[in-house]
Amino acid sequence: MDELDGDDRGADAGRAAPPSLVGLSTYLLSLTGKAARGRLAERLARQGLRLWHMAVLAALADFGPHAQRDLCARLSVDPSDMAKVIEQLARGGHVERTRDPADRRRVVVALTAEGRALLDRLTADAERVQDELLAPLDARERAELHALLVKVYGGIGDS
Amino acid sequence: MDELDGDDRGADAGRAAPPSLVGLSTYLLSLTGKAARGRLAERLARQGLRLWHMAVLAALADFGPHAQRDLCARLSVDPSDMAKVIEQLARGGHVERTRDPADRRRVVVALTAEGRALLDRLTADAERVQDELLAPLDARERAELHALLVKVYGGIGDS
DNA sequence: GATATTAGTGGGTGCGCACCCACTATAGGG
DNA sequence: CCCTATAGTGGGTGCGCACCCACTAATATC
Repeated sequence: MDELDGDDRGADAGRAAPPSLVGLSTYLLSLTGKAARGRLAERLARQGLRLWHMAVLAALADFGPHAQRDLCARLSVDPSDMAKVIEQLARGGHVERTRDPADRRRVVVALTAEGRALLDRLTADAERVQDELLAPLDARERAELHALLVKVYGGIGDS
Repeated sequence: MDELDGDDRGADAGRAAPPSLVGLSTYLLSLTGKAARGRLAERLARQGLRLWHMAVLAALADFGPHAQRDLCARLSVDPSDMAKVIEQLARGGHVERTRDPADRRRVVVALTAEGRALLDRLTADAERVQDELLAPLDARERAELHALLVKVYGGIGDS
């Protein structure tokens, strides 16, 4: 408790992160996640987009046209926010909005060819971020990490 | 394009996340990280704290007293923001600020006994979050995940 | 001793995200 | 027909985070 080693400490102590944090998976997950999110968001921002735009495009690509309300449910987004995302994608010609003739309250959102092309570009971006971020890992480790993340992700919803 | 299967789609299609996103480690990392961060932040918030408070406590616990400026460097925080974090921790009696007699511009920040106790509590919180979040993984998988995250984390700084 | 430099502080800004409310249009039930 | 519920929209709010600037106090330089 008294400082027997007081002198040589201050010099370079500088860079290392606190081990008691690095020992916590929670913390590492939070940090690496933040890095992933940040880098991806940055690339999206270059095209005036945010993560939700990509998520919406992906949902449409994977599951086909959605009523806007269903998109909200699927992605757990506030309807109001979803409206803004869709609006922007529509302005860019990446999705098409049509009134559902069966229930004219509903707006059916569908991916356009341009939208799909955009999604492909964004996916490529995400893969580049991945290469960057997972550079310290070899292919097998990346696969392992991915598998583990899928498991964790699967458990997230059911709290 | 025509809806041969139109009827059974709308019904439940609801919940699943877009596979083309789940296929991206970047995305999973971002999501799980967000979950980790969110849950941890929520627990910290109950005590009026944020992640930086915990990081500062941990840094002090691991490396001993710091000049405020060195804390900033270590944790990559803006000095101005650090001042606020320290101020709050000091008000709570979790750190002690003393002027460095050698250079009276510097403020040396040291952990108090209460601070260490607080850190212990926060760490326990983090571990609880971890148990919650990593519930789908067994012990071996958790260890693997942790090791992979450490690797990834190690590569983050050097862009 | 005047001047530049550094440590800490207070205040303010902009962004992203999540959330909420009010409003319109359509649909359905009595 | 009236009344309630639902889909989408526009606008606004609060929070956290990161960043930046102006200011004071204490050094260091000449």
